[in-house]
Amino acid sequence: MTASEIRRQFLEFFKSKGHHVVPSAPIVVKNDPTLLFTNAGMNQFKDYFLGNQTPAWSRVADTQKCLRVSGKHNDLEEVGIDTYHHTMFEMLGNWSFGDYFKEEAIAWSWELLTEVYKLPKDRLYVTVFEGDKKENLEKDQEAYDFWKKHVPEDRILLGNKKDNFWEMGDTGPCGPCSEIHVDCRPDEERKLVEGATLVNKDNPQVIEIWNNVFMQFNRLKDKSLEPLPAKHVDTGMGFERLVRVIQGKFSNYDTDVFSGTIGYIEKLTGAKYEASDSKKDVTFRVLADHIRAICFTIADDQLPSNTGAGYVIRRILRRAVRYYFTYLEYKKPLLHELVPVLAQQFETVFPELQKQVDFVKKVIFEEENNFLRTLDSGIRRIEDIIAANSATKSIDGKTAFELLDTYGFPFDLTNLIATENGFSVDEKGFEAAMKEQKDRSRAATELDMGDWTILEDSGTTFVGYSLDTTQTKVTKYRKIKAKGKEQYQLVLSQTPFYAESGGQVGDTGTLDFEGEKISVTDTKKENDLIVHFTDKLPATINTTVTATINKDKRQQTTLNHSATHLLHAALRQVLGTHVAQKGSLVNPESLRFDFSHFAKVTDEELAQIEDIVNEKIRANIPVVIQELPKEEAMKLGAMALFGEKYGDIVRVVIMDPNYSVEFCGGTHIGSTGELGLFKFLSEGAVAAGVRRIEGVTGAHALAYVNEQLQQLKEVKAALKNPKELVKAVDTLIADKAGLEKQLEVLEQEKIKQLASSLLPKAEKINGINFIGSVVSVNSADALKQLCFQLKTELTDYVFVFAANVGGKANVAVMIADNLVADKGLEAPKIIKEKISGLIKGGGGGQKSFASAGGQETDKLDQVITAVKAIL
RNA sequence: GGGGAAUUAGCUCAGUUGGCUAGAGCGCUUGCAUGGCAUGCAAGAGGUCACCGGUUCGACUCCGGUAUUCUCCA
Repeated sequence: MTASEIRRQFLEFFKSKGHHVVPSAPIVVKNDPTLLFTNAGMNQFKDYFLGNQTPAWSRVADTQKCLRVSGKHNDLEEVGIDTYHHTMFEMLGNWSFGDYFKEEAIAWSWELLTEVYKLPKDRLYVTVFEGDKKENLEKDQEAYDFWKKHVPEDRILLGNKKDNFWEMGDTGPCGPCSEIHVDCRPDEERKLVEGATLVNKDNPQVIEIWNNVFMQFNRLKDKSLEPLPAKHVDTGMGFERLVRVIQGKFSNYDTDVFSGTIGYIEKLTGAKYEASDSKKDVTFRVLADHIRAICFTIADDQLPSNTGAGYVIRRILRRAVRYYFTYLEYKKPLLHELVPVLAQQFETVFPELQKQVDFVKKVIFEEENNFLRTLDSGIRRIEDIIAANSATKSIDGKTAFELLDTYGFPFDLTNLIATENGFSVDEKGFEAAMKEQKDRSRAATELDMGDWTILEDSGTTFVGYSLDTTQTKVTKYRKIKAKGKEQYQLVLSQTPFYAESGGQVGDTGTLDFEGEKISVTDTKKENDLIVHFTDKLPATINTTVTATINKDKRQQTTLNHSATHLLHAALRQVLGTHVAQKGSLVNPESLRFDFSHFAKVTDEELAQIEDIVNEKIRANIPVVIQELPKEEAMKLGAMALFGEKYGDIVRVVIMDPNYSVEFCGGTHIGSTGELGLFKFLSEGAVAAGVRRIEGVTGAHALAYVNEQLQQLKEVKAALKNPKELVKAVDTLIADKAGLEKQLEVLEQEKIKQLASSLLPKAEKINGINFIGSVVSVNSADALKQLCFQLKTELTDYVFVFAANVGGKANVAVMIADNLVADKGLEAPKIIKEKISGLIKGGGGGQKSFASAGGQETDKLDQVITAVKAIL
């Protein structure tokens, strides 16, 4: 059975049991400060379990893209070493939201594994929660009894709280769980050691494949448990592992989930994968694993960057490069070549990759190149370090850390290169420096989040599409403290405040607590909660509140948001439909739009795009907003964003059904004419394959145009209103360059003349050709020029020239090289001993040429005589 | 968000305690050599040393700020 059949069978099986199959949520998480990536199948259903939202279907099944590389589940450095850790993996799951419970979940999981997938029953074991006295929890007898119907009792094992009781967090829904384990050992081994003794014992061949969580309790703040009114089922089965078991492979990497990629790497590099523990084979596994994580996160709109989620992607990518660079001896970009293979493999499951295959490839290629450059310069740097420390034959921890911290050169490579050169590296010192940096960062981002004070247990409704003010109540609030600044977060039962989302900034405004006005500085989303930020709390919070937004600011923002839609459509019309939104910022002043496109947008294209947008504004198209089932919206040709999670009912913003139809939760104007005017401010690149356009609309656009015109007017006036302005400026610039050149020539000429007039004044003193003079020049550099001019004319010379330059004394001294050598004359010495004191200044330079400067301009003659005296 | 670094010719980079007439390689222009090419030889053009301010007699160099980029950590 192929991997895709296994996946299909899972989904079809649960479909036949009345489940609605939903697509995977994006792997990159938005609007949740506690999570960067989806790390479990249940993430997208969290709000259902918490009761913040009601599900549209009570039975759901899916395969979810997950990534575990940060936070609690950090497996990154394990991946590739063994045969079963992954960064990105698929989690198959079936859910019941207050519908079926233990009996069905248990029966179906058994049916699927043994009848559909035909796993031998005598290799399966199940575990059931044994109870916990301290928590006052009973054994999960129900689950035990339901399992008894399918499995002999000696295969039902009891597990402790750690393995068999699942909790979402410190508080919230939780419950016992029941795992299914499979024993993959060969028969001879199974005869020797009973499989039951190896369950949950970290044996790589006796592994858990499916966890069924039965949510039946709610954990309260005081740590006590209360029964949930609606009981849920939450299951998760690691897809890669399941495939391995069904296909009877020794390792996940031997299945057809990975073999395509591995085969292609073999083809590209000429190396062979032999499934061993060698560094080379670890590399194959690292590459096959990491390319999936990299591709799917980029396809879900997360570009590699130096912060947050983007930094995690960058690290995964760099780990992959590090491996092929060192162990496959492959010194050029490799990962990007694998993208099409993967895109094709997942075309029907996760089509977002195939749809953006060129874009993802380009991003990865640039990123690889970048890091290969970093490695290159790091290697040069480490070679210098090795040369400089040949005496001690060691690299200290601080230096190794600096290589990583400042130049991005990985420690393991430093270690490797050092060892190759017979050097040692102070690993302890390195670790210490690393710890110091981590501590510093943690301290700087310390966020003290208080507990919510709950006044009223109700959801929150957004009424801001139609109202700017409303009567409401505070349902909960808390205090947060970041960087020593205290702030409060308030949640209202209904609110006109738009929370930052889809690029549109959050509203500001005021909350009027029966006379006491508190201003709202920002509004943000936390999952589906709308959180209002304030600097203080009212004296009495438990009153009626009049919530009013800053209408003016919202209006300006709304204009820019609608303009963004017009722009997006125009971009696709002019540049092509490969243009996809990669980021958007909409605030009262301007709009910023990032999109995938591979070349600079030319001035002609920009003009064309701007024309289209303005044409649509003048056409005064009415903006139609509809809430529709997602399928219907898709039929209208609505543009959805990659990496955005949509519910079953979506909000669609239409500006002429033939022009712009977009999924959007933002605020919009009534008709496009309200925008008045649209103007570009700038166009540029932000990352590989991503361009950024900034623009203004409405009154801001007009102000911008007026400002430009005003500047133009002033320039014209300054140039005495020429007929052809551009030509006049060009001429002006060319003239200036010519004049500067001429001036330089004249200066040279002047110095030459000065030099030739000074030449006859040369005096012979003790065999030395001495010229000393106070001259009139206008820069210190001219004195220098004078010396260099004269040195070609004489031998055995000593020159001293002094000048008053802008009220300051400047002196230059030049001595022929042979005099320096033979007579021990040194220019800086003369300056320090004879000159700087006189002119109240300092000076220095080379032995044969030095310069000095000082305050005293009327002692210049004395400078000359003083030098002359020592010859 | 916190830390470390970088910014010098079209490109890749040197520039050692403040004073070297700011350099190298590649590229470019011109000339010469070779039957042609690869190439070799010679000459030349090209720099507001990112920007702004400060210290100093004097700043590519030291200090502060801004911008951009790289990099590590969270």
